Amino acid sequence: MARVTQQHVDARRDAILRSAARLFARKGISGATMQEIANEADLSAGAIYRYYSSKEELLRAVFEDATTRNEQLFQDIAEKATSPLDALAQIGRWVWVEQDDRDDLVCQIQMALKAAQDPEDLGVDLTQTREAMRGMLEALIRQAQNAGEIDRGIDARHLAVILQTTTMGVQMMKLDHPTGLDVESIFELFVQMVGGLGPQTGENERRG
Amino acid sequence: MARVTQQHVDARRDAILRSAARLFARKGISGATMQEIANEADLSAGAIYRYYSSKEELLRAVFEDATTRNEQLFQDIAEKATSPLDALAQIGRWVWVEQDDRDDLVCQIQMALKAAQDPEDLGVDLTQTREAMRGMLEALIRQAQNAGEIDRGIDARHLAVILQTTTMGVQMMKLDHPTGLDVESIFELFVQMVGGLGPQTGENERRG
Amino acid sequence: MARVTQQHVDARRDAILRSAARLFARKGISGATMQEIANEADLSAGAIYRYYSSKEELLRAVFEDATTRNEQLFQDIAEKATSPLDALAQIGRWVWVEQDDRDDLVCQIQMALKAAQDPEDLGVDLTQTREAMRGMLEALIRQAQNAGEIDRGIDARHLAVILQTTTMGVQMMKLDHPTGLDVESIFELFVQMVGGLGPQTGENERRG
Amino acid sequence: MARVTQQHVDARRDAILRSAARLFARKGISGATMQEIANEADLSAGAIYRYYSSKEELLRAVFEDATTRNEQLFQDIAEKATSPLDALAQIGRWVWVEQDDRDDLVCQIQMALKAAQDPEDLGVDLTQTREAMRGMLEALIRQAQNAGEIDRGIDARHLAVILQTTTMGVQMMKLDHPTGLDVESIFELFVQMVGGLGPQTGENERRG
DNA sequence: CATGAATGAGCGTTCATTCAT
DNA sequence: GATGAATGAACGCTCATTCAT
Repeated sequence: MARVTQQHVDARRDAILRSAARLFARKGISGATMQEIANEADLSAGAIYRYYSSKEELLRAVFEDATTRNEQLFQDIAEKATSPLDALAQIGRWVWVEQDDRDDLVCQIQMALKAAQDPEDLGVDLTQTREAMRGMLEALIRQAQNAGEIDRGIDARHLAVILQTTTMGVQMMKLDHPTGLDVESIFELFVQMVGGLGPQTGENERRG
Repeated sequence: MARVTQQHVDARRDAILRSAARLFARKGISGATMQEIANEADLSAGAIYRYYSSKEELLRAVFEDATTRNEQLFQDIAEKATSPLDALAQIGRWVWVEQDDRDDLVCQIQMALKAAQDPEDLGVDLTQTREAMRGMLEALIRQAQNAGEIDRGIDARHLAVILQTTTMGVQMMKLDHPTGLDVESIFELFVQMVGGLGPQTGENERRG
Repeated sequence: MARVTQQHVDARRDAILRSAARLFARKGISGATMQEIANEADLSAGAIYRYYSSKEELLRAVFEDATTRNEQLFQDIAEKATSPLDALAQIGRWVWVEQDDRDDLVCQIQMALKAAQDPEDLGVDLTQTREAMRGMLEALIRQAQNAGEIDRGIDARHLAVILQTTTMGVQMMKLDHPTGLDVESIFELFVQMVGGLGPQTGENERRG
Repeated sequence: MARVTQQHVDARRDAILRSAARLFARKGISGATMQEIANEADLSAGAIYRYYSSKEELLRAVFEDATTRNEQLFQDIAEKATSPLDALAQIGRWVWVEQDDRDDLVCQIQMALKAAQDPEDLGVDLTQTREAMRGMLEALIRQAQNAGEIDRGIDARHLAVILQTTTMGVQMMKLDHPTGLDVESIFELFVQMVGGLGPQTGENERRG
């Protein structure tokens, strides 16, 4: 019975978390009321407090969840990719082209903003979170360099920052252009830009 | 305190505007109270309403001011540049390297977020504002193409979107790395990426 | 305090309504604060909003309640009366002599004033409400005429207006004379005035 | 120079008074702001305080002015009338038919309400004011009785109360029927009602 | 004297949080 | 364990009143 209960508890927690994420995204963090969050999770307002001790903690949980899911997603992509460069390309494609969950988009940006505003109030460390993702990108880049897919002369860390920066920029861009731009073509151009850093066709490249 | 000069009135308006921008950036839009804004501008809370009829209008003013100053800045840079490509480079440099007014940064992101949430409530049209900046970048790119500084095969509009996306991404990145990264070097790498799109007049270009 | 019976909820609503009516009457509509209304109803100010969404709506409810109770009262009197003229006499007696709920009195006048100032803001249609009462009086007068109790030469509608006008006048008069005048005798004189309009079947009527 | 100044002061006081009366009528006593009153009197908000020490005092002045003008009006009518009954008839005609200054109407009712609510806060005594008017009506009635125009058997005081009550009722009625009713005919009917109390045509009347 | 910018108290209203049921 | 009525602290905003100019 204990297990069933735990399942229920987990399901509840998850329902609340999702409801909160959705409402934070749509109405803003302080614009979303506990009442609304509860309603959308089919609970009473007071019941939330059995699962999260405060709105702040709920916010933290949403943040952590968003971060975790994002990292997980990228790792999954990386694992299934046929090569480091393919992994990077697929991540890029997902960010530029496939990702279209607007609530998720907005939520990520809000979390980043909030984390930047209350660096310590919120228990989460934005710097560390980002560093983790940057590290992952950097590792992929290095592997691609070792595999001869990217010019070894490039500073892997710097390129990782650029890719991460672009990732965040795309999120912001999509804020008001869910469908207005030819993202596919733009992404291809971006690939071309990164590709321009690839190993130069010709033996002379290898010298660099 | 009657018969105050227009200059004093303008100074007050400006002080309130700046105080508001600062607090919106630091505490968030709904986190910043009129009382705090007033305190920081050395006024009573009620006095603000002589200059701005509501918090909403104050917010609009802050946003408009940020937008205007940003556009002005880019135009100034473009005018002083020695060539279209130089203009793009200087804008890039400002975005990546020089811009370090954190409040301004946060404010811009918040503006985008708010505008995305209440598309019409806020008087500011995010889409239009961004389109304006995109148009400016696109024009510069075309000029650079005509001047033979960028490959004519590149779609100017697509590249403009990428540059703008990067701009926004850099803003987000700087949210938690005011000084933590070697932005200078990263920027140079980015320039190199864009430069890779330069005029392809033969293989020797690549090497140069 | 959940799982409260509907009766409790209704009782609360009613307590708030009464408290509001009392305070609107005593301090005026804008003079009465939600805090005071809440105090008198043994609630916190914020709790009122669970029952009435705004002060305005509370006001509307008070007005509607007053109107309804008034109409009901007159209909009850009319139904129990032994004749149309008796009904009119009893209504008159109630208005002139029996009615002494000062808060109710003030409330009615305030309602009229408010409705006159914000013709459409308030949901109550004063004109219509009054027309209803006028119509009822007019009907009674016609019945009395048909029964030979009032001269058929009299315009029923005009007399109805006079009676209604008197009703409102009595309300105003009582504003500062709860007990100062010999209302009973005055009322009898008024009855005599109306009686003077009785059926003129010959000079002997006058003497009777 | 002193006289000119005094004239100015009086003119200002009067302008403020009228502006206040108008705005109290249109927006209610607490709905009218000192700023608006000042604007309508072509003054600055602060300047009012040179003439009236507070909003409350201004209100008192408006009340007194309304009362005085009303009494004056009735006295003027009485003086010009050809007989006591004519005076009563003319007053009645003015009240029922001629008076159509809505702001004045509303203002009178508001003052009565306010005076009834804050019997002592407001320096004015509603009871006394009304007693004065009642006394005037009573005197006219007695004179009419002495002149044989009204039956001597009628209690003059009681009739005075009825007439005054009607006066107030007409004010209230006109609140939402500025032009909707055939007031002329209604008034004639009312005259007929009062006339029914007149000396009975026939020698037998005199006996009563 | 008049001005009108400034104050400060207080209003209606909202909402995270608590707790009797 | 869940409910939802209640609280209380704040918020945005208004306005009578003051007073430096």
